[in-house]
Amino acid sequence: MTVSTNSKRMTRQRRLVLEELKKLKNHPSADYLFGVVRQKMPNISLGTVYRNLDVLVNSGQALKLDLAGGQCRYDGDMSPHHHIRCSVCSAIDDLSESAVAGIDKPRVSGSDYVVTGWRMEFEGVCPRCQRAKAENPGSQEEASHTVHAFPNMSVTQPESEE
Amino acid sequence: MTVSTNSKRMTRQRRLVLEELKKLKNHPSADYLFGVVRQKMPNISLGTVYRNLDVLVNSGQALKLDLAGGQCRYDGDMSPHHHIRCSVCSAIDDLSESAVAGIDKPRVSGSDYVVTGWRMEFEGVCPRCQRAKAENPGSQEEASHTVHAFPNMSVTQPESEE
DNA sequence: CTAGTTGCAAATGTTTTGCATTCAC
DNA sequence: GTGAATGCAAAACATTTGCAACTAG
Repeated sequence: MTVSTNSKRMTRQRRLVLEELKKLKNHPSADYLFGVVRQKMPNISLGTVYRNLDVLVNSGQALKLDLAGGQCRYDGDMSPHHHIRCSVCSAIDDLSESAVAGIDKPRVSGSDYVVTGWRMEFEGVCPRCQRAKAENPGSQEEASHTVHAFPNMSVTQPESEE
Repeated sequence: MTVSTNSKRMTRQRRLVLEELKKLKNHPSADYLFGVVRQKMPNISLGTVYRNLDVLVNSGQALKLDLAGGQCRYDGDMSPHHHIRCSVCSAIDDLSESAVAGIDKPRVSGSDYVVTGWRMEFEGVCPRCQRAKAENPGSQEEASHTVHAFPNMSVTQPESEE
């Protein structure tokens, strides 16, 4: 389970994984990133990518986004921001903190847990999939049922803000 | 993929899965629930439990909690509340809405996504694991690095009970 | 009857791990 | 030189699915 000492060697593989992750802005999965780094280092293995991502995350240089949808995604951008996931194509995009109203630093009281953190994620339909749906209304929706729905937010509101 | 017609039969298996889930208060995984229902119906299969949980979720009778930690958990309690997950033992407990300050209905503006929902989860250490750690400080922490940490929230507010 | 459902097992997809070899320090 | 890191492939998991047999309505 994860490395914990701090005697880390900077191998070529590790440097490459780190560099490419920082470059990518699409919150890649380990597998996607594997595909990218493989172009520059064809012999690197998927296990190595996973191991190095783990090192990155545990040393505070990247974020592991354990969002809905099975696969974990990674983010090289450590500045505070939220994420929104397209329920159709699983794209993940950033949501600046100022774009979200109604969320302060949550504070928990009256629990016998020692609260150490929280995680939040938004779900929606990205512009590409909105367009695709408009042109091809037959394709079935995903409506994951694992989120709090916005009750009266009709799924037909291109961008006007409420 | 999931079922989509509405001609559902109430089989013995389905009824049992539903009943037992409603009874359990510990947000069981499919596998755990499988173990429970198997005591009353030894021949039921895990696939059937998954399929019926899916039916339950899609018909609005249960919640699928796709939280951190790989395994999905299910909740038969549909009343609005938050969840907190123990980072040590993965227990999931309820957090009443009134226990959480700082969270309104979040509202998103300035995104080109059509926002349909959000998901939120707290992380902490449950009372049992707090006690275990106090007695055995050697055991390693999990500190999942996949959440927003509470910066200056000291790990000290036992409130003990249970 | 008959279409939805089940049990079983095999398949899937993601992530982890064991191990001999290699390499960074 | 030595322990950390790699490549590879197998293992470990959670979940899904194909299919023949079964059953609720």
